[in-house]
Amino acid sequence: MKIIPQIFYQTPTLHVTRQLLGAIIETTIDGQKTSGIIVETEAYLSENDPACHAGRGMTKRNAVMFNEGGAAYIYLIYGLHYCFNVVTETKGIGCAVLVRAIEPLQGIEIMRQRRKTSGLANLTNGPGKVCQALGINLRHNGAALYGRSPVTIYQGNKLDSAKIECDSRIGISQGKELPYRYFIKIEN
DNA sequence: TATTGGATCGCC
DNA sequence: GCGATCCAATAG
Repeated sequence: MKIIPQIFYQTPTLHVTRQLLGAIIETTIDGQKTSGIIVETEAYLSENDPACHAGRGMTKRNAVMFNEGGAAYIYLIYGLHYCFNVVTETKGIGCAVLVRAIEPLQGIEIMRQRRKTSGLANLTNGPGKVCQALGINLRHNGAALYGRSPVTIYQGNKLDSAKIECDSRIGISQGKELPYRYFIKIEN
């Protein structure tokens, strides 16, 4: 498998959001390898996007959003869940892509243990669940995704563009009308 | 300085 | 529908 190079993350954010569908995210934590295919993403833009953390300047929490594209931006939401994002654009911009859901590939038993569930359907179908299953936490904030790192993203198989849908984002109160959520359509 | 709401999840 | 309970924006 080929690691996605850093230059990819510096292409326009909505392009990255769309192109990350089908890519493979893999973590190696305490010698345990887990991975999955990215099936749902959301863009958060620095311009004209009231839901973006970076929209009103840098804080301690969002500082890595202003790094060069290709870094992991991880934050704690509601005091108890982590969200995993990929930083995009060039240094100082402040855009990112949230990974909302993956389809489990490797290490499914490890993911079940981390998630404390025996199910498969509810293993990685939400941003907090993805982080818990992959073992991602604040230690990985700022990590490079294109090199030797506990979190790496690989190119996936090419997707049929007819299978990709786009609509409004989930769980936000501002910027609801923006069509920045991309996902792979479920087959009948 | 105190309060409120948030890119969520699991259980009631 | 509600509670868990950290971070940061607002004075709700």
